[in-house]
Amino acid sequence: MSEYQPQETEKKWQDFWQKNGLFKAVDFGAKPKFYCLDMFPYPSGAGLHVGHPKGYTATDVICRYKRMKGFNVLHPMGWDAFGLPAENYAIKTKIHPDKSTHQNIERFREQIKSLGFSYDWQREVDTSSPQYYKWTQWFFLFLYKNGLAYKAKAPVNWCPKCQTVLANEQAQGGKCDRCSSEVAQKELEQWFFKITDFCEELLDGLDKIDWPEPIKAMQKNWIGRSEGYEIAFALKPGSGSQGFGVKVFTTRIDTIFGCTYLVVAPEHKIVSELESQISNIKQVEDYVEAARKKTELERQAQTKEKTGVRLEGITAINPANGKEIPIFVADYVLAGYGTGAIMAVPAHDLRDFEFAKKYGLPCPKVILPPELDSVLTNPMDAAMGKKDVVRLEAECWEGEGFLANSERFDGMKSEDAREEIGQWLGQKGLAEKQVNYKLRDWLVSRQRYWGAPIPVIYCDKCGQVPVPESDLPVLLPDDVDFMPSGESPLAKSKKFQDVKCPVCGTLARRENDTMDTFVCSSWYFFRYTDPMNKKEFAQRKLIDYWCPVDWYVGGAEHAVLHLLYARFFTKALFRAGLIGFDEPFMKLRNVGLVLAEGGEKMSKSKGNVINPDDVVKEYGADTLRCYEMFMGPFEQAIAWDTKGVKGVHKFLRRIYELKTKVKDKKSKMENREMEKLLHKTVKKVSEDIEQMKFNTAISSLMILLNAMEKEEDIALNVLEKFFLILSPFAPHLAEELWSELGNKGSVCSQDWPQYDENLVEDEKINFVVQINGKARGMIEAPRNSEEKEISEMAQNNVKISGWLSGREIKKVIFVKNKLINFVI
RNA sequence: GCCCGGGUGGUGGAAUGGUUUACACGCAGCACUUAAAAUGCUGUGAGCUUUGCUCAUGUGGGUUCGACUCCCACCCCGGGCACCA
Repeated sequence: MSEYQPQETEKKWQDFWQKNGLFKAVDFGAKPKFYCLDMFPYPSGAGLHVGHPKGYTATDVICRYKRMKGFNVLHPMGWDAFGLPAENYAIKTKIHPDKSTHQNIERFREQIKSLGFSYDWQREVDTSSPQYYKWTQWFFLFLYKNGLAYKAKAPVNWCPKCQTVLANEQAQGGKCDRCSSEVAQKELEQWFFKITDFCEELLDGLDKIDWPEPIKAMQKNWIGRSEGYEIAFALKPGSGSQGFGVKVFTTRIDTIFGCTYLVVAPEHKIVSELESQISNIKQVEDYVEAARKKTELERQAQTKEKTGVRLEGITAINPANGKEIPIFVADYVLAGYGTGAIMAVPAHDLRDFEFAKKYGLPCPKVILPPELDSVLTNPMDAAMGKKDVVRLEAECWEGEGFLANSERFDGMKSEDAREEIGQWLGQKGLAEKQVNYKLRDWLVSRQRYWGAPIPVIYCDKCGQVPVPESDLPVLLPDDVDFMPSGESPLAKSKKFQDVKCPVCGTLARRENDTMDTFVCSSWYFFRYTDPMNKKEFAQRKLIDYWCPVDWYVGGAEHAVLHLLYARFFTKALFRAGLIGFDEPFMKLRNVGLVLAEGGEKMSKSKGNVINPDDVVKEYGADTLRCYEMFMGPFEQAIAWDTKGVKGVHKFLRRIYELKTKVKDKKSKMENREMEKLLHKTVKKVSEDIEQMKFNTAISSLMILLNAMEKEEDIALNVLEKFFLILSPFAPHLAEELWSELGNKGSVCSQDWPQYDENLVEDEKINFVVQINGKARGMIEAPRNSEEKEISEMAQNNVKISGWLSGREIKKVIFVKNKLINFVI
């Protein structure tokens, strides 16, 4: 008897699949299409992490299953190859990023191939290749021509360590996404993509896609829609300030009678425009200057005490009650949101309340909490410290309620008052309904080398000129000094800079910045449908055939990055009429992290990294695949357990040894119990794959194996079907055993076994007998037995009758094919 | 502070209103062996007065004939957001 030695046979089957083109996606194939996508990896120098194969195995199981179910499957893989680490590595070692990246790709490809995934390798893409980034540049021009790419001077996030600007999404919490350095604010002229043109579509589209709710919530939150009013506060007439007003945005116009001052952001234009009216202008300018110097993090630190300076010499008029109110400049108000100015209602906004308390500003209450009555009449509630009471005591109530001190609106519900006051001020031309979003335009310029150059030329005569499509790609030069200087390394390449203006032909210069790597990954899923196309990023007909992606699997860390940007690109193409759908990924599932043995994150510095190569070498690819599917629920983070790997390996070895149990190659299924178990397992595995419940799919395979091992002789067709349903998880072993049974061809090309629903259901049921809801025994009876029969059998049972003796049965609950419960 | 997840044996987990702990790991005993490893078999939630009973799914209440599952309150762990007016 030969032993299970996967290392010797796995390569053979991988070559076999490759040679026979078994995983080739057929363009315009007649079978229903199924596009299943992994988030393509960044080919880092560290090589493949065991987390990668977890997601890749899951999609591979799904794809292999779908092929056997008769689908034309597109399952591609590629490389998200541009990015900072390669460039930083070049700075350190002087090895060109192109070289190190391609070495890394080679290694990744080899590692991934060793795991036997059913990718169509003819569709591999590499975002750093000119054939690919030509089309990344085409997308830039496409957006530019549609008014969705523009250059503008704006305050931007600057990472001092990476020496580049960053998108808001990449500077969350004021820290660089890449290196965690605190980002600074800089006023720079940069390229932006107008993602804010799609706020509504990006929000509404979430309702029609099958994505994890937390991811949807994060996108919703990031887009940050809020409905309110823009209100004009006039300044009190004085010399020079006529006609000047301050516009504020508020979601709580119902509280306007409680507005006792205005606050503007330090960047607000009022400071410069009314310079001559502000008597303490020096003090104000100092404050503004100090605020400008603070980092995002410092300004956003909520815990810090609020600061501000009053604009002496000017006041505003509250349009609701005509009262004169002061104006402050304070950095707790953000310039980039709404109008950069707010109406402060200290009694009903905690932030305003803190500020008012510090500067001794009046704090009149204009909303009474709905619980006020019960609080007043029920002192017990107050004593028990109900939340609302606490808020009342704190003199700041942010919730809804009934209006007070609001003239004719007194007693009105907050909700109604918003409508009424809005209309009232609206009629006077002082307020207007307004929807605001938190989402900002996507800053795509990077002052770095290893990315796709932005295809724009600056000409002294013609100004900003997009590179003509026929001149694409704008190639990255190779004569570049990588040492970061805050200016793009491309600026230092003479070869790159020498360019004539495409319009007038005079000497001009190129844009030096490259694009954010997230631009490359915003459209790669289109490229897979037509990866060799030299005329278009992909042929419309092929996109129509394959897209959108049916099932997408990857990490949750891209919630508001890649996943938002890719949706934006898709919507921009849709709006321009270039594609017929506006959501790229119909179904998304997140893969849970693979943690180190102790439950910590794997990291080089902790020395707890598991290398997939070592696992493959010791146990084989099938063991790694099955282990990662078996370790627990797919979307959950679970620690690596070497003992568990051994257990799974043992499972595969026992399967391998099953073949000795086929005594007669012609034997047909005779064992009724075995046949039933097989059908149950086929059903369970099929359903579990569809729901990504891989761990229980494998456990049901284990149950079937355990049962088969107890048999002396196993019928050939039982074994064959077992190998077929095993094949998505352990494809090499399944192929090996399939061929050893004398079959020609590949398991991959077989039909997925059907199951018979009649065989799945047991003929005999163990009915649970309960007394007062407690299980007291069990009786076996035929399926679909009636209550009367079961009740009699139960009462005749010695054990049960003991419990029932001398008691009156008050009620009987009978659940068909499940249980009977006597209430006594 | 707000919004999501989650809390079940020694461990990963299974069960989504009906026998809690499937499957696997670990552990214990036995077999094989000079021995060990490997392998196989058996056992394995806790407690007790052990043919059996009681208790146990973070805590406390509730709904129900019956609750890990549904409802209310709280505690703990993980993740996300965070001066967005």
